Amino acid sequence: MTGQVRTVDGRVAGKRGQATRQKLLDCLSEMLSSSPYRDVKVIDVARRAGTSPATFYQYFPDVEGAVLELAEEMAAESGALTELLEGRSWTGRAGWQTAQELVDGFLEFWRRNDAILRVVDLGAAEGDKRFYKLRMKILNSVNSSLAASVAELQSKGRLDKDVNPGAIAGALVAMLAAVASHQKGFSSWGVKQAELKPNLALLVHLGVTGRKPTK
Amino acid sequence: MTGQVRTVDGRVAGKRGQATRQKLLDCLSEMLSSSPYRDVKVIDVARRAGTSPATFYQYFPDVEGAVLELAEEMAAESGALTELLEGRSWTGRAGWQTAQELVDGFLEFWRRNDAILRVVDLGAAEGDKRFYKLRMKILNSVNSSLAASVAELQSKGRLDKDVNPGAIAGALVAMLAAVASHQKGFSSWGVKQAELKPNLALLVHLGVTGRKPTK
DNA sequence: CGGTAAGCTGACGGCATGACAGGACAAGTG
DNA sequence: CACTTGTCCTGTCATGCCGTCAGCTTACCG
Repeated sequence: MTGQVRTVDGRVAGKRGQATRQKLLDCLSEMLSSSPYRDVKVIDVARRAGTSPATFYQYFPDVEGAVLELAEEMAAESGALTELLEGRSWTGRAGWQTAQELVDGFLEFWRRNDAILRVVDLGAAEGDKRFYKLRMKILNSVNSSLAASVAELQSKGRLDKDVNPGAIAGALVAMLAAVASHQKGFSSWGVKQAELKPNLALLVHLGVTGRKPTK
Repeated sequence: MTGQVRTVDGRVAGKRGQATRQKLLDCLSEMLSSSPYRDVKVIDVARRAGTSPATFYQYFPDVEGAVLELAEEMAAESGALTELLEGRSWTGRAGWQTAQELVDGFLEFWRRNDAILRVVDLGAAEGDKRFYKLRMKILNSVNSSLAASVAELQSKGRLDKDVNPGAIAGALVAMLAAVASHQKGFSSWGVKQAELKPNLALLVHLGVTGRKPTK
C-alpha cells in the first residue's frame, strides 16, 4: 500500500533521508505544541532539527504539507478508538460504563494529540478537503460505531423513528472533540475536569439511548 | 466605557482615521472568509483597502491584534443570543420549541460570523487568554441561561442531584459551536442540513431536561 | 576505486514585517 | 487669505523568512 517515500523532486528516500524527514516531523510537532500555528516557520523547524530550510523543502512542499503528514500518522493510530465501542452494550449498567469509557478514552486521545488536532480542525473548518477528510477518517471509527448503536436501538423500537443516527453520532462526537479542545475554558467557568467527564458521559448516554443511565 | 480610539503611537483617531481603520477591519474580515488564517498577510489587507501596510500598523499591532478587535465587535453583538433563551419554558411542547429555536438561532449566528469564530476558537484552543476570554464572553449569554435552566429543573427534583449544570450547559454549547463549524463535514457524512437541526434540538432538550421532548 | 544516486546547504531574488520621518490634508485662527 | 496645528498617510529602509537552484558531499555498489 504505502509506496516508497519520495522527496519533492522525485528521488526515493533512503535510510538517512527518512531519518531526517522524521526528525523534521518530530520537531514540527514540538513547535506546534509550543507556539501558535500561525507563527510556526519553516526556518525554526529546520533549525531545531539541526538542518537547513532547503532540506525541509526537499521533503515537504510547505508547513501545511508536513502537518498533513503528521495528521496522517495520527489518523492511523486513531483506529484504536474503535476498541472503545466494539462489542459494547448500551443497556443497563453496562451502558453507563460504555459511555464513561468512551468519554475517558476519547478525551485522552485528544489530549495526547491536541496540537495537531487543533490544526486539523482549523483546516477542516476552513473548508480544506484534505483536512476534513482526515478529520472524518480520525472520527469515523467512533462515529460509525455510535451511529450503528443508535440505529440498532431504533430498529428495536426503543427510539423515535425520526431520529437520524448519523446526525446524533456526529453531534456527540463533535461535542467530545470540542470539549476536549477547550478544557481550559471549562475550568475558568468553574467546572472541574473531574466533574466534566461524568456529565459528558451522561449526555452521550442520553443521546444514544434516549434514556438516563442506570448507575 | 469605550475610551477614544487610539493609534498604536498614541494619537487620538479622528473621523477620517476611524473610517480608514474600519475599512481595514472590513477588508480583514473579507480576507478571513476567503483564505486560510495562516495566509492572511498585512500587505493583502492593506492593498484591498486601497492603502499601505504602514497605515495598517498605525492602527493595529499585527494581524492578530486586528482580529481581536473584530472579535470584540462580534462579542458585543452576541448579547442578542440571550433572547433565544430569556423567559423560555422547557416544559411540554414549549420546551421542544425552545430547543429548536435555540439551535436555529445559534447556528445562524455562527454561520454569519464563522470566519472570525474559527480564529477565536483556534486562539482559545492554543491557550491564548485573550481569545478564550473572548470566547467565554460570546458563549456566556447562552451558557449561563442554559445552566440556570438546568439548575432550576434540578432544584425541582426533576434531574439527578449529581448533574453539574455548568458542565452540561458548557458541553451543549460546545456541541452547537462545533457542529456549526463543521457542517460541511456532516454533509459529506451523508447527513443533510435540514436533518441536522432537529437532532441537535433533541440532544439539547435531552441534556437540559433529561427527557424526550413532546412534539 | 570510480560511478551513480541520495542527501545537504549556501546563496539569491522576492516579499512581509515593523519602524520612522516627512509630506498631504482638514480645520480653525488672525 | 496666509498661517498654524494636529491628524493622517506613505516612501523608504533594515531585517528576516520564503522557496528555489546549482553544486558540493556522502553513501552505496559493482
